[in-house]
Amino acid sequence: MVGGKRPTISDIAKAAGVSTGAVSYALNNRPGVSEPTRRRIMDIADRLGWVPSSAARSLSDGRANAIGLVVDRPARVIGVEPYFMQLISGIQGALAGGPTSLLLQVTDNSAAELAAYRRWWGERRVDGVLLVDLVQNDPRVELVRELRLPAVVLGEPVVPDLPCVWTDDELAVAEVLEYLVALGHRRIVRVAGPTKFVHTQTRSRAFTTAAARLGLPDARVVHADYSDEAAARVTRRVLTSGIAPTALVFDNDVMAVSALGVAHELGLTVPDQLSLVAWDDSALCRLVRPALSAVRRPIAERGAAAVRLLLDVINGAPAEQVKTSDPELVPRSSTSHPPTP
Amino acid sequence: MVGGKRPTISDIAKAAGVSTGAVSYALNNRPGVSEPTRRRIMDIADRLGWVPSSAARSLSDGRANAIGLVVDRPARVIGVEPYFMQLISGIQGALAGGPTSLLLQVTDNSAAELAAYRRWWGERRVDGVLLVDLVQNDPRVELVRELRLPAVVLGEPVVPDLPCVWTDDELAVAEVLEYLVALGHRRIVRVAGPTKFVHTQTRSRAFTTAAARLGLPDARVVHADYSDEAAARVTRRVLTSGIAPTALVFDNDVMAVSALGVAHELGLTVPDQLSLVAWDDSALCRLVRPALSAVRRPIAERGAAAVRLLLDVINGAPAEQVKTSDPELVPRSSTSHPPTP
DNA sequence: CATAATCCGTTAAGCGCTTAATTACCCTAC
DNA sequence: GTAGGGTAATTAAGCGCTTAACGGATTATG
Repeated sequence: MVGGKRPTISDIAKAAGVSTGAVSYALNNRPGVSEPTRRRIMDIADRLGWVPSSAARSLSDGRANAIGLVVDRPARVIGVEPYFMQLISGIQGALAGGPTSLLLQVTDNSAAELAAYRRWWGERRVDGVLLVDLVQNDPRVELVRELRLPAVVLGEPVVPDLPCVWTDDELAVAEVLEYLVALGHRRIVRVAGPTKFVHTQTRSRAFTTAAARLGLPDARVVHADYSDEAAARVTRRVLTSGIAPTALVFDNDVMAVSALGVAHELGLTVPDQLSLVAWDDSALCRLVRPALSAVRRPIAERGAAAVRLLLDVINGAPAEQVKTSDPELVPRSSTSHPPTP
Repeated sequence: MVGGKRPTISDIAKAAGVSTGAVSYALNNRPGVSEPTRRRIMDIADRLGWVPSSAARSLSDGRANAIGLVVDRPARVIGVEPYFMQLISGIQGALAGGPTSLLLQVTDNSAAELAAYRRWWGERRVDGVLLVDLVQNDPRVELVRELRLPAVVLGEPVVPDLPCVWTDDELAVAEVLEYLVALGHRRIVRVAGPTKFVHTQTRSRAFTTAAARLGLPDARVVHADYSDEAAARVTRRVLTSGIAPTALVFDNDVMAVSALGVAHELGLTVPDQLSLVAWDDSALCRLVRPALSAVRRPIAERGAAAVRLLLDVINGAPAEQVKTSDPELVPRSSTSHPPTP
């Protein structure tokens, strides 16, 4: 176990006085060696501190024992948003103990993302990939299909034959709206992420539908890009032009926090004069004053479920579409009755 | 390029009517093939969409073309703190374009971290690793030395022969204290991270030294664990027992934000009655009201520099100790004169 | 003109592991 | 006594690539 020299199966074979084939069978728990021999080999193996060379194994069985994740968001956004770190935590949880590792890439343009998948595939570096932030007609879908690269989408089932892990956001959207309406709000605006994302569209559709059902003609959707700057700009505009809404629902936590600042700047007290709801609960929401009411989604659970599904798919399982537990609204101090005019 | 079948050098060799050896030489830009042949081979190679199999290459040249990073912080902390995502951004920046990938592992205990390094080494999965959050007598130092695993420390040079990338925190600590003293503060408390971390000790030492130099007998250090909960608890205690300080300096952004909440809860206005300084500037600091004065450190730059250094070390370069650009104090609205009693 | 040096290319071994095919041996059955 | 059937091992091929060693052809050297 001392520096530099890593034992190989032939070292073990030599020490045990058997062939390397026997060692391989023994170490992989397959028939072909007697129980005593197997024990002896395994003892020697871990006395020597043997660990299989992933390269050799990959080369021979075609498995990389790694999965890939590419996150394509500009650096300035990715830093603040706790979402990805939570996701990664969940992923790691499901990976822990197993032989599979996570390859991570952060890019800031979608071409680089495609290139990354293509390269990983070509290099046989990954057995499969996770796809986040699907957009309309996402080129990645075609790519993984063309490459026959096992992939799991983190998001709602848009492509019939692609496995995915999704959360029922529509439900949560409706719940939030009903909650706000119950508090007395009638003018509600949703500050969404970029239109291109499938999940943005899903939520916006659900928002519009629920608003119609609840009879809210003034409900509408405006767009920002998840960053605090854009959110501030949009919020400022929404609150100062025309008939201001009494409640805002955001597509992430950062934008909601940013809006809190804007409200303060405009002299509006939250929640007395303006109610705010964040999407994706995080410590961020708890930290600010007033603490933000938020929709908590099982992010880590999603990551873990996606990994499990991906590993299954890699092993030939059919393309399931897994639903996580439902999001829940966590009311805090940023929501209340609208001001009585 | 269509599904499933990846071309190998022998496909190229066949198409070009040469041996695989020639193809290898051509593709690797080494002497041994004529210029026309090289061109022909390369043309065929990228017409076929050839990408080298990392497993095969690793097996034959012993290079994994990957570096590893293990982050050992509890999930609840890692989510909020933008630090790691920024670090990862920097790392990816330096890796982009090259053949090297990043293997990431998130654990919540140091034994698992050691095991991860050991496994990666055994599997020959990484050519080197990045070490963050060094502690006193860190077992990882001994481990990488024992394994002869190339490693770069992200932090100040504690071990003479270990390459590292560090930022002059002592300078920043002094600058912050001088700034606060210039504003008129005399009673200043530093809310630090866990004592075990080397960087905590460095900053605390610098704090004590600078405080002595500036003649501040009441300056002291208390500890929390980077989480908002612990920070809230500690801050509450500091502000309510004995002679309360007029300024607090925190070891990360999350704790400072948390303290903002506590101040609010205690009816203390920031910055009029209490000044706060965060360590590690982030969008978080800009987002809250009042916006937090913070020490901005070049985190992404650190990550990038560490990667470059690590790649050099892997290629046999000597163990340099690289210093990044200096941190800078970004004054915002959370610092002001102390209240006049 | 023989000999050496140079260039371009092939051959083959080897990296560490898996696995189908094969051999060797012991038991039981007829 | 031999055929049949396990079981426990070995052998060897192969995964895709690199690279030292080698060989033939062309060109320079004395």
